[in-house]
Amino acid sequence: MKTHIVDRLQAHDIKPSAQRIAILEYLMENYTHPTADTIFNHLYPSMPTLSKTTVYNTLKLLAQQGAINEITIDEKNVRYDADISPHAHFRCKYCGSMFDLPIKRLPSVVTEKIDGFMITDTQLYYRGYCKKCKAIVPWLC
Amino acid sequence: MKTHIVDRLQAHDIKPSAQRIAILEYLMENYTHPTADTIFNHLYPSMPTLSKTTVYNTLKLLAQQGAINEITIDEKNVRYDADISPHAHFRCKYCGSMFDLPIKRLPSVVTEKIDGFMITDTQLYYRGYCKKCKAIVPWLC
DNA sequence: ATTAAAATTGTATTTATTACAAAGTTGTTT
DNA sequence: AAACAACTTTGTAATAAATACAATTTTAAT
Repeated sequence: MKTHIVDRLQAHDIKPSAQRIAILEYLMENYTHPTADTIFNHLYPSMPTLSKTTVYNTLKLLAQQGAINEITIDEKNVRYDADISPHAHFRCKYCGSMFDLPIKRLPSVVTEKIDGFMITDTQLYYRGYCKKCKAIVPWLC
Repeated sequence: MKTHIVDRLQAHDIKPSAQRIAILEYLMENYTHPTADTIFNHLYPSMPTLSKTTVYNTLKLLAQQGAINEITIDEKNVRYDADISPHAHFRCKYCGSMFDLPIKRLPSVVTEKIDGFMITDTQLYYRGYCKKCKAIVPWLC
């Protein structure tokens, strides 16, 4: 039943290992944009030999190979997203909650400036205040 | 001659002080997306009482008030940009160089999802390999 | 079974950023 | 001009994310 996870790893030239499968599986089942620390804390109980370094290494590898996305909308720590289809992110500056936002199409670059460049990753971030926080703290507006 | 800097501070409800003026002035004269540390190191020689905490505090205040933008394309540290007009950023994953990219128009959100939200900041990031690095390290492609 | 290569682990370190209390500055009121 | 409150800056200490690295374990190949 974990074949789709193994498949995804192999499709991105990553050899499957118990740790890599567990980490990617967590990301594919929890689209919550977790941090490395959060992932470690969730996996540790069922995988007590897991090391935080492995989590960091694996996430970096997965992102490098394009199997997952690095989200840097939160200036405190990097977050990870197994949804690599084009979409934007919103983050509330008051409560910190994050949402995926559908986008009609990926914004196109004015190509002259980056002719000959290779774009591997496009990220669209919206920051502001969510409905709830806007209501709670009206002085923000 | 520094009236435009003072004006910009006041336009964003920030009381001008020697430190605030120096920091915003540096950002308005150096569109290099510097880090807090870089700004501190450049200003320190001519302002030896300056403290790094002040640089951090001031940059946070300036960003909060919308006088400058926080750029989080570099997962290592936050960078700052006094150009608050709509534009995108590119960062080379090999050499770390950053470029501004003009955009035709700010990408529009699918509004249903964020109805009642307040968007204060939109950031569009492109990551990849610049022309130079693509040539030097062809195995990247 | 032996060995080489690759992956994981744990600890120690680095480094960006924040917390906080003390000191300094500014502007205002008498 | 002295007193005072409000605001700003400073320096040090603390926090916390991420990395370096050497040792150990696992995997794959001969």
